[in-house]
Amino acid sequence: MTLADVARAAGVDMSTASRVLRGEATQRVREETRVRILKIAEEMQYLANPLARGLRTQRTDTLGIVVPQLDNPVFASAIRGAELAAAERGYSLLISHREPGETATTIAKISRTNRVDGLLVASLDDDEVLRTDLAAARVPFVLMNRILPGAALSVVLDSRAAARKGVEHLTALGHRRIAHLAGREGGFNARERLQGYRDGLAAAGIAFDEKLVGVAGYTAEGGTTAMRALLPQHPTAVLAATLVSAAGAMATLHEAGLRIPEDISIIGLHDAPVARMLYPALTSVAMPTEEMGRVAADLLIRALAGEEPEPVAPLPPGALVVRGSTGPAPH
Amino acid sequence: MTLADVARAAGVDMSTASRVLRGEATQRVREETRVRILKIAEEMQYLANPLARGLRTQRTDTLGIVVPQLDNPVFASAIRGAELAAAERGYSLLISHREPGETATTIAKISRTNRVDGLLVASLDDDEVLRTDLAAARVPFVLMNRILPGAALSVVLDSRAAARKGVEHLTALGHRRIAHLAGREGGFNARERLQGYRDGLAAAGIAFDEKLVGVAGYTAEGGTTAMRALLPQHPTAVLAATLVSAAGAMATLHEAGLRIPEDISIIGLHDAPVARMLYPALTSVAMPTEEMGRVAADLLIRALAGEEPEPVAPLPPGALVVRGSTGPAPH
DNA sequence: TTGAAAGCGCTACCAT
DNA sequence: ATGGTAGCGCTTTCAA
Repeated sequence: MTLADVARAAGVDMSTASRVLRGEATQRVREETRVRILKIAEEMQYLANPLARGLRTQRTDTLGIVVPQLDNPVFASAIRGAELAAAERGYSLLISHREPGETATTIAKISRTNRVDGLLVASLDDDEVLRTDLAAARVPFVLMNRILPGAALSVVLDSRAAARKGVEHLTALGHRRIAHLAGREGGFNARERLQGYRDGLAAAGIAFDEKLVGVAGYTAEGGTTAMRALLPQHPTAVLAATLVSAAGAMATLHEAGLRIPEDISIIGLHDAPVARMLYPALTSVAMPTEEMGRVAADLLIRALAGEEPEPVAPLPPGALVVRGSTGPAPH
Repeated sequence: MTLADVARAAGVDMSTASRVLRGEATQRVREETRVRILKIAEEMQYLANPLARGLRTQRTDTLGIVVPQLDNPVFASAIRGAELAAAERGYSLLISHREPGETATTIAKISRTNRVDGLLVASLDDDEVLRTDLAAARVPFVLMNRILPGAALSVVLDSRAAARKGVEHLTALGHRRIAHLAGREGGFNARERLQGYRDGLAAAGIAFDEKLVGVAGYTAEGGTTAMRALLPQHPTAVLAATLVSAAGAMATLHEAGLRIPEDISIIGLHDAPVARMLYPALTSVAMPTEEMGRVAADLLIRALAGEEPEPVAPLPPGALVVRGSTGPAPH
């Protein structure tokens, strides 16, 4: 099933068939011929060979997306969004899932072999590492969920606003001693969330107390440990930077015999099915992660089309999803 | 950077350069020439254009993997395994994440456009639907985590043995009234697990009581609802078909004021990070999902190389990971 | 409005 | 041991 077959069956030249089937803008083709070719191609179930087409056009109509982990709901849903946006514009998505550290190799390989027209990249690596990795890219790229100073297009979530929103929920419930389980020190998102936490406190006229901030990173274990260290400060509420660290912290609270939310409330950033699986179900601030993937893909495709960059503003947080883990402050 | 450039720089013909760079078996090339070409290619950072190569060879050295969901830890780790195995054999992996229902279209598109040499497919659809979908495939394929009667190569986990292993843990702890939260009715894995549950009971001389079996499907909500319906039977232990339904069931137990594991024990099949995030941490039977991906990719690659099928036996369950959710039977 | 033909970069067959 | 060359299936420029 090649273009030549279709052309022959339709009694026209390959070039004519090609023009029609590509839906070329300037359709210098008689309507009758056009219809006939289309009909025959349909009947023969013709599908163009993307290799041949790509070889000729030097494009693949494929976007690459490289993520550090697949089972992370944030990336899973970003991929989903990117896939949808890409499909709408006629692009496919090549997903590349790589361990941190292999990113450079992956980017180099995927971009230097004409497999993709552009790259969507999410990375947990440090700025410098990421910068080096990206230097290997031979195609345009868009960063997801992080900013790399002085470089590239990127699409980020407004973590600061999200953290503030979480704190506001707690202060509205009367909480004053609110702890914060922060993310990785030095990380872009961690910094943003910490700032949002402070914003939220300030808005309620509560002084910032660094003894109420612990570094939990992005693991359950980190949350458990950091929460344990925070317990002596007797917070009545906790804002965790992620769902996972919130879950880890809840284990500590349970162990300590504290009742949630009667004795202590806890809220996480990012909403996902797992929030409902915890006990009690976790109140959380939803984040538009799928939208992030969608916007990133869109941005990249526009860049590929030669349009100008035009940076995108941080995506505002989604809804506050109130579940069982937050309640009025004690007393 | 094309092969012609390398050949020119090395002062040889393209065909010679091609032979050397492909590491052709019959290296009818003088050692000196070989080394020179290799060195120059290295210096020039030559990488073959996979489109051109694929167009010529009618192969892409790419495997497609189609999964119904990305954020499911089972599929995420199967993908990981497949990716590793594929990479070892020089294949890339094209991940295609599709909603149920779109599977047929995806398979058709991906396989009929010479994008992939073969397909790894995981599906939650019914047998008939899946059969229809696969009929659209124009390339060899291997099924993951399910069997389609009368068709194809597949790699499955030994769910039956896993369920039995779980029950044995419970009976060893003295439990006699063990409930089972089953998967989707009519599903292959659900059937296997139910059978394993019965095997385990039989091994301990406990009579099967269908009133102790509830259908929870594969969602937390299903687990919650099914567990609620089972409570009047006063089980002292529960075997859940999945991690997710176990989590859902735990919410019901907490609500009912039952203490885990003092009043009731619960165990899930499949181990994943989320098991540690629950409270108490969930005892579970690990399943070799990454291995499944690895074996499936291997099988497919061997099939592509023209080797004979040779079906693979179900992969035995991994370790029993004892955490806080199981304990001795009451009294 | 349609056709002819070159050529994308590579492999593999056939010569030498 | 090495070179020449056809051709994979398509797009695109140029000619008719």
